[in-house]
Amino acid sequence: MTLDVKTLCLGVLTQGEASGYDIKKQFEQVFSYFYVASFGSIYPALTQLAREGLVVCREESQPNRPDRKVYALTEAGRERLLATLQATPPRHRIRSEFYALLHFAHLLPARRVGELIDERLSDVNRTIEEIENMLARLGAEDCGLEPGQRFEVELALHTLRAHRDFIQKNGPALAREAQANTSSDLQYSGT
Amino acid sequence: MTLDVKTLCLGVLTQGEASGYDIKKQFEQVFSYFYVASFGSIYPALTQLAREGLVVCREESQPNRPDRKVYALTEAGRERLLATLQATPPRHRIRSEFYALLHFAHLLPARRVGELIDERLSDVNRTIEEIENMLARLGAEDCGLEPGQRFEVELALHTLRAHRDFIQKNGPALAREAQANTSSDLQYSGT
DNA sequence: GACAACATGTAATAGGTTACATGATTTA
DNA sequence: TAAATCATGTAACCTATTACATGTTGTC
Repeated sequence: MTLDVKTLCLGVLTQGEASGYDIKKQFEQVFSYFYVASFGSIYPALTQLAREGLVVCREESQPNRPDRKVYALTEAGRERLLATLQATPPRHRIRSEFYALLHFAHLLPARRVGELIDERLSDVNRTIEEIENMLARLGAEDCGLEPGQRFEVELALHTLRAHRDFIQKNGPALAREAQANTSSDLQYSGT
Repeated sequence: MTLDVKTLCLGVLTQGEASGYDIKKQFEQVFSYFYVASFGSIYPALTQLAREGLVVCREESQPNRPDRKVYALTEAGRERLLATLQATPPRHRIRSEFYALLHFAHLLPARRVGELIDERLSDVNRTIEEIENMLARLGAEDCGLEPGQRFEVELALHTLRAHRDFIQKNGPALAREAQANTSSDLQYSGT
């Protein structure tokens, strides 16, 4: 079984009512480094959850703003969430173009390899910063994290930093090596 | 742009001819920790690549074995592969039920949290071992890795070990904390 | 006698993404 | 006046998974 957008929506709603728009923001701010979801999947998910009686919807009109549909978890929804969380195996998959490109780096011009390293490095740094900012924000607002959430975030930070440190230490050597290869054989006709 | 099965198949074929069955094994042995693909995607991919003239197919009958279709990269296929590798941004996404479950650990019974930690730990250890075995196998056969591949594998190992070490060090405390929570409130009626 | 490895393929289904459509208000 | 934020939704598409169908040989 895989955790789908519907289940994650139920999860977000345990923290209180929210609109589809709100939930999207939660996904971006809280789940983004291990789960992505777009409006195109969130809105249909909420519609379906409402049809199944797992959430209820209340329409709210606001001055100078579009109407919003605010969803709240029902008891059935809470039960379904718990049952799903119980039954879901803790998988952890990576889909990485970065690793794949490294695997075929010898087919690429040296400059490209250097760029890949740099781009990955700035991506990782951005992710790390985002998580640190989230922690700072939560600290300031004093809305404490649950122990599991603290563990989750610290594990992610620890892992990401190790990933970054390795690239920072060994990336430049790889780029140089690629440079040496490229200039000495014919696979790339640059210059 | 995303690296799809078709492109990865072209990549595998740069190392020489292979059947769909061979390619599946390569995926399992080499890509498994950052990319998964099943027969249901590999066979159609090869058919399509052949239609596009990016690979050629030769049917080979074997004694006491089913026939195999052996595919080889064409010049057009090699060019297409290089162009795709040039144009593909080095993304790196994680889809993790494990992180998601941690995020909602406070809704789960303590035992379950402990199991999640243990299961993740043995998964990571298995992955690490597989990579180490692959390295040992390659070392024995003396078919050296390209520099990019060595970097890729070492980065993966380094990252996975950091991930594992954090869980090993802090996981037990989380399980204990969950235990304390569960026994003092009503969210779980076990025992 | 059952299961794993060898070998290929299809069809139904799942689970998303992207782009589009709509439209007000605030900010630069 | 251009762009961002707020706000919802649909339709076309993509990509891959799962399960099924088929059959032999070798191993436990």
